[in-house]
Order: sequence, then structure tokens, then C-alpha cells
Amino acid sequence: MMSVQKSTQQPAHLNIQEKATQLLKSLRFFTKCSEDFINNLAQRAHLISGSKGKVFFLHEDEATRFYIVAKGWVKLYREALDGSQAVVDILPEGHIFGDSAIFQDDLYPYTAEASENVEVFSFPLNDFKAEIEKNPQLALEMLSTMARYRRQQDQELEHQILQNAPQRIGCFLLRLVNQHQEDGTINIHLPYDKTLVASRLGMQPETFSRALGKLKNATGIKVKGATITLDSISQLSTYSCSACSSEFPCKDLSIGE
Amino acid sequence: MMSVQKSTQQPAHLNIQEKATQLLKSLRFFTKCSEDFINNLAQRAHLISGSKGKVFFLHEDEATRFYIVAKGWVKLYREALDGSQAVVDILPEGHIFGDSAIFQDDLYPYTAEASENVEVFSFPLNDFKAEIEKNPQLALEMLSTMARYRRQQDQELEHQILQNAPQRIGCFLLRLVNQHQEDGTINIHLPYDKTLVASRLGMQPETFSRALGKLKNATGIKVKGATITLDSISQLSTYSCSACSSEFPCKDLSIGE
DNA sequence: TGTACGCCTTGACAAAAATCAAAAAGTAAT
DNA sequence: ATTACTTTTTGATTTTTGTCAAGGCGTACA
Repeated sequence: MMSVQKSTQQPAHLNIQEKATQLLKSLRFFTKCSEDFINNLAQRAHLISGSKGKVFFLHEDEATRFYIVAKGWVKLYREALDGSQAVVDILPEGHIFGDSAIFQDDLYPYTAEASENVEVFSFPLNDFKAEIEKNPQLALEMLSTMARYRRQQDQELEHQILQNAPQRIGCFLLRLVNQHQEDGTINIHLPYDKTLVASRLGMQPETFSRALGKLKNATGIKVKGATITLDSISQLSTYSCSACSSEFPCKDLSIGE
Repeated sequence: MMSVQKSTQQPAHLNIQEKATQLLKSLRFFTKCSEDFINNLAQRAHLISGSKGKVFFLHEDEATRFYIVAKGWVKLYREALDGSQAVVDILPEGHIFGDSAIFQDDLYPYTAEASENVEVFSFPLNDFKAEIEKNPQLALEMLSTMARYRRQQDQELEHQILQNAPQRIGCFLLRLVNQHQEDGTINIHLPYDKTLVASRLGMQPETFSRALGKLKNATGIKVKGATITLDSISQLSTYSCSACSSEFPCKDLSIGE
């Protein structure tokens, strides 16, 4: 304990807390929170670095901390007895995970694992819970976040049921473009391994590979490694969004940010 | 408008508001709400009765009211351009729907339709929203409800990916038993049409029919019309839960209540 | 007592996806 | 470059699910 106190005076440790503060302040989610709360939270921050496969917590583990991705991607998944995995989400920088446990039984609802070199901050859930109970603004922000997530899940489930493999891939690609450029030649770079994209979309790697081929034939997109080129959005949206309840510029579905 | 005021003195109309009050008070969700709020809400209640196919609102409709099932079952679904449907949920008595729109864009995220003779109360979303912003207790309750729903959806998505048709049916049956008896011969009665169960589980009616046959062969359950008989839970749980991340007495997954 | 209309099942077939096995392409380190 | 390794693709095959068409069953209703 003493050594910890001492180490707070060392640049390295100070650095972690500074970085944590910076991260917390950069998130829209915490804008309604007091300076004090942010600082306290940052005081208790841990920084965890890990390479691919590093597990932050296991499904059904007792939930004591929540996490924010600072760098890289984090995969959330559930594992059946027979070893097969269902990937719930893959989170980019700035996304929070392990927080939803507080309103339930305090057990994490998924396993969280680094899907490449990753930096993650963790913070005590207790402090967060106390603040939510104290600060109605934050509670509303949390509600809004959960509503957004809920929509995303509804959509995800719908895709799983109504879209076939090539369509799901097309939809995934569209969501990667979405926010940025909308016309002219568009280059998309897959944010992570094709294998991981496959599991994110609930299919086998082999199916993904073949389905991407079909998508190429059907829409005329060009694929070179992890880079995909399209001449126009409509090329893809006509193909994929026909088996979906929302038309192209579909809100509520983020992949990165 | 005058006529409405007049009609509040008539037994029939009074009855609706009394029934609404009774319903609201019976729900755990509103236990933290003031008598005043409940009464005001009940004042503005509408009672809608409808037979199978009656639509309460459409996906993407402007959300102005939220709903509570008083009798029967209500189907929530999304429809793709090509007409195919993805059933999001099928709600029994006492369940609330159309409420999650407030934290988003004020558009309903699904279509709501009676799946048999149904009675439903509706209330203004504005009042609800105002109360949530005013009453932190209610906001927390709402958070808790959304967290529960979120878990359910996570599970649902997992099942869709990891379980095959017969396993999903087995899981559905288990959830129907769950709370009640746990040993000896167990009789399950399907709560609604097989066709509807099929769509609830994201499969075609024909697939359901055949998959139920497979399940029968694999586990030795007995099927007679809408009634299913099992000798023991483990019969089913071994079969279905092997492709799931939670073992049998799995919480968080309700079908009725 | 039909008979009309759902609902459910069955059969034959087609399509989609998973599986198993192996080769090819890409990457990093030596 | 060469090796060791991982990721990705391909081929052959099986399993699973969907589709189309037809028939059976049960119930409500004339």
C-alpha cells in the first residue's frame, strides 16, 4: 500500500491515471459526470495490456470491475459446453464493457478477450454503481446507451434470421463505410481477421470465404486481401438490405466507433 | 372532449381506468412510483381489444404511447422488404412494450400485433418519460429491466448461432417448465400455435414439425398435439443445453411471466 | 352433417451452411 | 531466401434448413 502511494509520484504511474482521466473525459458517456467522480475513478484505474488471446474475465465470473478499450479490439463471446463460441460483439477503442452486470446478478454475461494487441483500462464497478444511483443524469445516459445496444442486438438477431451469409457480409461492409465517404470509389479495410469477422457474423471461416466470393460475383465488388473496393454503395445496399427491415443508411449499427 | 368528460361518470369508462390502475399496481416495475403518477397514467389509459392480426403499431411508427398486455399474447416482429418476418418476442400478460423508443429516436423498433384475442392498455409515453427523468428510482428500475432484456437477447442470439432446430425447441420447452415442477412426469402445454412457436425460434413451420420429431426420437419425450410429456428434465437438458453457454436451471429466460 | 378454413404434417427436392481434409497464400523471424 | 507459422482458400461431402406441393386433421359454422 505504501509502495503504491509512493509510486503515485513516479511518472509511469501518474501517466496511467492521466491517461485514464483523458480517456474518461473523451467519452460522451461521462460528460454528465462531475470532475470529482472522474478523478476518483481514474485514481483507481488499472491499465492492462495484452496480446491476442489475453482474457480479461470469464463468462459468469463475479463482476467487480468494468473496462474501457484504449487501443485495439476486444472480443466478447459466450462458449457452449461443446466448445463452440458465439461472438456477442467486437469492440473498438472507446467502448465500455463489463458494465451491464451491475443491474443483474453481478456476473459477467460474456467472456472478454483481446483479439490483437490491446490496451484496456479497468475501473471498480462499485464506484460506478454508486454514481449511477446518485446521479440521475448518468442513469439516463446509461439508459440511452442500453437502448442503443438493445436496438443493435435486435438488428443483429434479425440479420441472423433473415439474411444469408453473403448478405450479412455485405451489410457488415456497408456499416464500415456508412459514416465516411458515400460516393465515388470506396475502399474498405477489414478491421480485423477474416476469421474473426466470420465469427462476428455467426458463420464458419470457410463459409465466410465462399460467401465473400458469392458477394463479389453478385455485386461486382473487388476483393484483395483485407481490402475491398466498391464503385458505389447501392451496389451493396440493394443486395443486402433487401432482406432487412431497415434501408441503407441504417442508424444504430456501429462497428468501429 | 365534453363527451369524454361526461363519460368518465359512466361505469364502463370508470371501469377501464380502474382496471388500468389495478394492472399498473400489480406490476413490480411500477412499485417505486407514486400513487399520483399511477392515477394520472391510468386517467389517460386506453383499452384496446383485438383479435389475431390486430396491429397496435408499425415498425418505425412515431412512438407516442407505450403498452401493457392485459390478456392474451402480443407478437413483436420486424419485417424485411421481401416480406419475411423476424419475431423479436412474444409477450404474455403483464409485459410492457413500445417503451424503449423514448431513449432513442422515438420510433418503435418493431411492429406489435395481437397473436390471438388480446386486451392491451396503452398510456402516453410523454408522461412515462417525464416520470423517469423525475424519479431516479424508476430510472433504476428501468435500467434493471433493460439489463434483463439485454441478457435475454444475448441468449437468444447465442441460441440462434449455436443450437440447431431440435435443440432450440428443447430449450423452449425447458423454459416453459423451469419455474414449476421439477421432477416426476411433467406435462407442458404449448402457450400458442406451433406456427408461432416456430417463428419465435426463427425457423419455418415445416422445420419445426420435423425438428420436434427429431427431438422426440432423441430424447423420448411424448408429443400429443400441443401437449408434451416428459419423464424428467435431464432428458431434455442434456440434449439442448450441451450447445449452450448456460446449464439447465438457466435464469434470465422467461417465456410466460 | 357437411364443408370451409385454419393448422399441422409429410414427401420430394433445392439451397445453404457445416465439416473434413488439404493446398495455397501471406507473415515474421532466422 | 528459408523455415515455421498462421490465415485463407478450395474441393468433396454431409448435415441442416428452406421451399413447394399435397394431404390429413380438427373445429367452427352454416
